[in-house]
Amino acid sequence: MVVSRFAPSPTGYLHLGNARTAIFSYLFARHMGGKFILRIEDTDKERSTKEFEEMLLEDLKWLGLEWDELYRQSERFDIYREYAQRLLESGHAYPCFCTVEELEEERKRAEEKGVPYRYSGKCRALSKEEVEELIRSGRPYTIRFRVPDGRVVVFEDLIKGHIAISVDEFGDFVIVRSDGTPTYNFAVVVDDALMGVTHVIRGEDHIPNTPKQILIYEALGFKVPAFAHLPVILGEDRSKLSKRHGAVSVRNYREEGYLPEALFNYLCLLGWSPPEEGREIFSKEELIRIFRLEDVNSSPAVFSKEKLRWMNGVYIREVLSLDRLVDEFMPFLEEAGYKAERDYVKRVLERTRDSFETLREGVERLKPFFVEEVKYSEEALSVLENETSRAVLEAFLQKIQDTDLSAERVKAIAKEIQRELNVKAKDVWHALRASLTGELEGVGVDILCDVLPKERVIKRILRALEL
RNA sequence: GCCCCCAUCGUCUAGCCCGGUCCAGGACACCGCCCUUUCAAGGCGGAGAUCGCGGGUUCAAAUCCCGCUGGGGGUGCCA
Repeated sequence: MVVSRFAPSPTGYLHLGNARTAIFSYLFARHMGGKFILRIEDTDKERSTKEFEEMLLEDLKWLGLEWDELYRQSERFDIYREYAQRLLESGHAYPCFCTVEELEEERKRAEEKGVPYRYSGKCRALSKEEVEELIRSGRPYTIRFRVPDGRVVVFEDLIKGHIAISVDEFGDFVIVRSDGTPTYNFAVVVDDALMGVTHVIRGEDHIPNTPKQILIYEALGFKVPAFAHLPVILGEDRSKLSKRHGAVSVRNYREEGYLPEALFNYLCLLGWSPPEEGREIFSKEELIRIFRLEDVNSSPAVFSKEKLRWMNGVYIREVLSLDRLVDEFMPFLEEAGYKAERDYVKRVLERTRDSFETLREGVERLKPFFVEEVKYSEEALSVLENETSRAVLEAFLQKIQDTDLSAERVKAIAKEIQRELNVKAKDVWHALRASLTGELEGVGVDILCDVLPKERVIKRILRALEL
């Protein structure tokens, strides 16, 4: 059975790049009818926090990713210790007593000479007696993996193809820190092997780590899994997408009023394109059905907020059911300080969902449906000041006395007024709009009249007339 | 510096494996027109890529080969 995983470290909010990695890994597992594992990589006690972990799980769930198993590396230290011991015993690893300062010195010297830095292997040659003596004396030590000389590690990446990296690129590397915790490269291998991961799908920044990991797999006698390295996501300036590019976490987008389905869908289109040309909107179920790792691009992609916005708009106006849309919209309304019955909101959105692209933007645009009293803009005030407008509003009040305010009826009335007062259509609508919304642009006035309770329409016009 | 990855409209991409149907197709953004009470949305149309550059191979190259350049990533007792 296919097993894939997503292995984030809880050191911040879920980043868009990681989110896409998670999505691809998830899609692959589901497509293959396999298992999807979530593993929290919290071996770095300095930077990992429980709060970030909770946020991570929340964001992942919000995106619609569900996992079959969940692990935390911080709860598996005994396991890593055991496997480190095995490597020590088999001679694949050895204790290293070099201090951080000494290593720093080595590194600096290498840099000065302009040669690539590699650990000198100073502690490699320590005799058994020397090691025992040093340990007894209480000297802190790390455990290093003994890298075989001259080996070229080769693997077939499912996305990048054939990759060969010489171990000359790196020296013996640390697998257990002096505080006894495992490093990333070591914990990852032990976990992936023990959890039965068959496909390691992750960002391409991990390519240089892969040979180190393959070496560990082999030393431990584990089966080496298949690797798939996804290209990174870039910002507008073509550097790796990061905080300085603005909103880069899933949470940012959630708070700005983007829908999980839209973000999911959009992220899929970065670096992957569906076999069916010409279509871009896909449900999660469809994506699971058609997603194939082989179709993933090997070149990095620039994230486009513009296109995400557009796609979010598509989801708002035509993909989501009205009820789902209302569910998503309500919290944004409340947060903006408006109170409204769900049923009323539903009637509003039914008529207006095609006019905004994010929920936040929707709240802003639909304010006239929810505010008690409108605020007039400069332009609106000047429209309301002129005689024609007053005449229009008075006529309108007169005509709506004994009628309902359906959009059709309002349009008919507007025409009547236009004819009777001999003014332009624009004058009629401008006056109505200014009095009812306080602005000169925005939602359709006919729809507003239709949905807004009649007494509130009258109240607003009366108030405008009193100016 | 060294190692690795990448290279089609501004952006995401199709096509590349199996050369001709591609004077390169779609989407976002942009421009124009239509619809219209405004702003959006929608409809229609337009502009936009000598397929990074230079050499080959071939009757024929975006597609195959070589070199170069550019961009990105890595180079930790971070992940």
